[in-house]
Amino acid sequence: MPKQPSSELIPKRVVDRIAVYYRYLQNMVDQGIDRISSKELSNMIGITASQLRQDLHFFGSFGQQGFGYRTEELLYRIKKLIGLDLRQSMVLIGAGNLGSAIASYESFVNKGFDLIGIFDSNPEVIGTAINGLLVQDVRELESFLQRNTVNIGIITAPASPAQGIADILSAGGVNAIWNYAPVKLIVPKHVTVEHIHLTDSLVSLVFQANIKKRGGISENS
Amino acid sequence: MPKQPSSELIPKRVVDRIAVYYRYLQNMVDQGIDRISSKELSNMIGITASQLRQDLHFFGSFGQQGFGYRTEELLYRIKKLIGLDLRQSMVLIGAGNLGSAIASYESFVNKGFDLIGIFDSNPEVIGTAINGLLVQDVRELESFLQRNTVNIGIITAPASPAQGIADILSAGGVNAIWNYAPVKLIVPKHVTVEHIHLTDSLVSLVFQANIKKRGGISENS
DNA sequence: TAGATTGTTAATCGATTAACAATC
DNA sequence: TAGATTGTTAATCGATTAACAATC
Repeated sequence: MPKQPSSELIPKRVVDRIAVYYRYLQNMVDQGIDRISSKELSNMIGITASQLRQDLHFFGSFGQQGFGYRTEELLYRIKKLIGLDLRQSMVLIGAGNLGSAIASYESFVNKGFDLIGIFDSNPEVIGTAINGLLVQDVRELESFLQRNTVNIGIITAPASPAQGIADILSAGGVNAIWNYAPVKLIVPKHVTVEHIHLTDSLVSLVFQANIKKRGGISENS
Repeated sequence: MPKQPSSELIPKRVVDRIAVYYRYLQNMVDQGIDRISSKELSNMIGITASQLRQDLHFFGSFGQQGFGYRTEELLYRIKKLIGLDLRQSMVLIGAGNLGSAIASYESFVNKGFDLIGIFDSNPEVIGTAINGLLVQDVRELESFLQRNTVNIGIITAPASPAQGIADILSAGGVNAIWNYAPVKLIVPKHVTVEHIHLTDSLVSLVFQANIKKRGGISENS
């Protein structure tokens, strides 16, 4: 009995794990593995088979009892579910070191992402090329968004201009923002923001390592 | 009654949130705010006051009934708890675009992190300077670790050499690895790894945006 | 003191795991 | 068919929230 169309709320955790399954499946298909069980795949990832099946169950049924999953089929269906059957066009704002690194990330292309515009406010940077794309004046962003359909906005600008950039992106029809600026962005309800706090992750790493070293917590209040 | 020294297990979530509290408190102290209640701080972060107090409760008591928290004191105590009262020395392996961007990240210094070595395998990159540090041959890493105390290893190399680098780091006494390579690293138990999967986060963003657009899940199995 | 807000326990909620019937 | 593994429900576990006594 196939699962009926639904509009339940999907936990963020589940969404994040689906992205992981997607990556593993892509690797498998690339390696020519054409079949996998929930047990094998979950072992590889480091979760339980129950959790993997439960996660997939949110979206329908993808396998075959007594057999497992056909990697290529599962990959294709997850890809479509995520929305990566359609290419995603992106703009990046903030062509500093991190912005340049992301703009130069070659494998975006084979993963379905197209960077179509880079913007900055620094006159010394505007007009230079990054990975073959000319850096435009950020004041052009608004009109660029009127002329082009953009799915994703990447903010690698500093904290202070980030909210203003998010406003322009939101108004310009971009409903997904990948934010590297250390500010909490306020955006319309229909816009999704994914924050990347690299420093938080480094701080957390230090804390984890110290907890381990101390053998738990040794509170010395 | 002060909490006794303990060695319970701290959930990763709690550890991650402590890093967030730390960032907010730093901002507050910088802004000259010297007092805050759990209600105010949690509102700002977007969590409940209960959760904030519960999280802190894992590590002791930090406030004053009827008053709240003194930001400077709380910041200092969390800093010490995390282990950032001591400076963290780091090496970075993989001086490509992303590695260079991270190596050039100025504010590591005021946050207590010192990058003391950069390594790469590419002869064209070895010998060049990034942010004032010479890029060394990755074959020097092992001996470098014998001569220097290193707290954190940052892997921004490609997937294939990542495990080998992790092995050298682990053997060289580094017990915290910040890994940007899209591989699951196998390390000794005393070593902590924090994986950064930037592409997963981008894929998750696309999925979230599409779920929102579709108004939930519309399964078309 | 009275008011406020913490520290901390208890209740609730949600997520993970276990189990097993369905079925390939 | 028999064996295997999914899909799916039920049980467990853990994390979040609520509540309130302690106390500044």
